[in-house]
Amino acid sequence: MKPTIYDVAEQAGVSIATVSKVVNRNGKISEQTRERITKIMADMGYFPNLVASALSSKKTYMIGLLLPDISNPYFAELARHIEDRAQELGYNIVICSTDNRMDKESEYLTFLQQKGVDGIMLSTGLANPQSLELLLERKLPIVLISREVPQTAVNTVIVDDYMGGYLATSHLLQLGHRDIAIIVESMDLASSRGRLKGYRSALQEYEIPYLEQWVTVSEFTIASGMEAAGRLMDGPGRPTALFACNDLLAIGTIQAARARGIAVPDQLSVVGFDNTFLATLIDPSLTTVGQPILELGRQAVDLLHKEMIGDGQAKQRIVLLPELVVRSSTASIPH
Amino acid sequence: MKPTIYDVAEQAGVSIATVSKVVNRNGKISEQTRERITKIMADMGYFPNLVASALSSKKTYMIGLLLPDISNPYFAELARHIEDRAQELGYNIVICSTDNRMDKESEYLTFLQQKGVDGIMLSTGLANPQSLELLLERKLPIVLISREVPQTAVNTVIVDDYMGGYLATSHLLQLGHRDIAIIVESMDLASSRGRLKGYRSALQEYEIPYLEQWVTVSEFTIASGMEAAGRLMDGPGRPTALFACNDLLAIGTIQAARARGIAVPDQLSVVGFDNTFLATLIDPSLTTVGQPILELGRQAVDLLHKEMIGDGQAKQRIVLLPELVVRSSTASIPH
DNA sequence: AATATAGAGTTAAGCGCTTTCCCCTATTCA
DNA sequence: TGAATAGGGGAAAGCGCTTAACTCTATATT
Repeated sequence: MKPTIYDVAEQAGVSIATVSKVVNRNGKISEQTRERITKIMADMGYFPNLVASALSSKKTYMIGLLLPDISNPYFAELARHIEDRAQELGYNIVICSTDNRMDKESEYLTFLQQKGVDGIMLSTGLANPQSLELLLERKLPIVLISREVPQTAVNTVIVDDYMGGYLATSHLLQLGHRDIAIIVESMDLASSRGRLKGYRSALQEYEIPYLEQWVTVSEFTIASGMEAAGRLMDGPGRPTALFACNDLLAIGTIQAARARGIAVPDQLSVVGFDNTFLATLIDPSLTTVGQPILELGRQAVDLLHKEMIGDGQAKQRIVLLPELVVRSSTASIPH
Repeated sequence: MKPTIYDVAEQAGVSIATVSKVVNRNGKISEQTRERITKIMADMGYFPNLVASALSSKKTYMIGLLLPDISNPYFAELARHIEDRAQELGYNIVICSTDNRMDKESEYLTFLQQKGVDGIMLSTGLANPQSLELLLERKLPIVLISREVPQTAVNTVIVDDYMGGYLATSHLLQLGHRDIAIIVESMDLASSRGRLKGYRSALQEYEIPYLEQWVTVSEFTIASGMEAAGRLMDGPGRPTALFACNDLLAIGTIQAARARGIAVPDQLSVVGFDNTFLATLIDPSLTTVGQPILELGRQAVDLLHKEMIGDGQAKQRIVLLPELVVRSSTASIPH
């Protein structure tokens, strides 16, 4: 049977309190006994039972990570960085793919709370403000990452979507494009609205009118990006450039263009968003707005950590700045 | 404060044992009290504390998932299917990216055991037989998925690598290729050895000699695939076809070819392995050996589940069969 | 009529830790 | 010399649940 703290205590001829203090390096223990007990623990192959420890200390050292879909490369990368940083701080990650569905989201949230996770990291688009409020009431540490929920006082780490949209569109404008379409993920997402706003701002700066007909809403997949881009291309007055609000959609766009014999970037410039590894994989390689995914993950974990250990200053919103990464999917408009 | 089982019991005027039985739907409780208590629980917003429950029942309803890297699309997809099935059965997944490093692997394994996970799913290449033995000794349910560890009596769900290698190579041979190179992931992996064996078998069947010079070992990334493929192409006597042991390597190969002005598939046919979504994304779309990833995930979870609930028959090894998916990266050799 | 049995609950002993007091001894200080 | 104090360790009360064993009725069995 696995040895418990009692076995160790007995073996060492001390109380379990003493052993506990050795394990947790707190309380006053002489150097000798500490070493003696440490050795005994090693000999017996003793490891503290973290479930029991969690029950009395209220700390499970687990973080719940809710995101739309772990098999989406953007979120997979993000998850990886979150996992790495969490591991450094001694936490494990429980993944929860919600598919942006409210029912899954609440189901997972209930579960996670029951399991006593120390904190929750939420990257799930349509985060239900109601369930969010509930969590906040329960004082459960939360950090929103990559997707924010406006009008809610909760720690948040995001990238400046407005600026991203602006950068992408300005780049196209500078290349001489005037007929620029945009595909957004979903108007329910604050991030989409921000990117769209950046798009409009850039247009305005160049005194180009904003046309509803060039704004398309799509799902999160390559296939639906293809379909949405197809609609734009087959419509009247084809755009010469297209800004897709994530790399998946941009890739769908390139594929749609290819299917129609429209050359990228010669006949159509395409800009993506996220700068996942897919961007360098597609041909032509994708010009895209780069998110500092690593930073995003690390900072979010650090913020959550602070809240979890009760180093809770005021809530904050950290906004990281995106960067345009120019590759081969954009070109100046032929005169 | 969050209500506990005591609060509910008091409110209902019964003992906590009764409440516990209502929660767990076991024991003998009259329909009336059951309903009454259920209502009280709902009114109070009571949810059982699963940490406490875990301490006494020894069940955490958590599964540890060890894999090389969650940001690798193959493993991300696999993880997603595992997560989905686990969720259906009431389990959560703790992800652990090991980078195929033994130190990370053991660190995570220790952690997971301390946290009392009910089972472990291992998809981590070089699984250290020693730590594996240790887990088996402790009677911790384990399932190996996608990567097997030979000579160890442990439940395993894999795909038939030998057959996959054979299918890929035969396809190329049928297209008339005779100079066929292969890039494997790492000779430490049983899967690599299996695929290589299939490659040899197919060659033998066509009475083509097996040449060491056409076997290259690479890492798991696109970049290293590019580099490995480059070595092959720049060497003397360029192959007319190449079998890459995963899609990432195949994509690296296509990029390496592109960089050298070698046309795929006209001057070089390329076959991948895994059939991740990347295969349809690259241009030309990739002919690849398709793994039934969904089935792999589901079966592995089901097998683990059986072991966890003690429905433990003999250990088994489930081998799923791969399927060749022909796309545009292969063509018959020009006469 | 006496006994067995099934039904509905209760009691209480854990599960393996953490943590707050508390105690004892040895040293230090005035 | 007596009191204060610091150091090292222990006792015991939880943490919130599960579960074996038990009690008490009410009904069925022979």
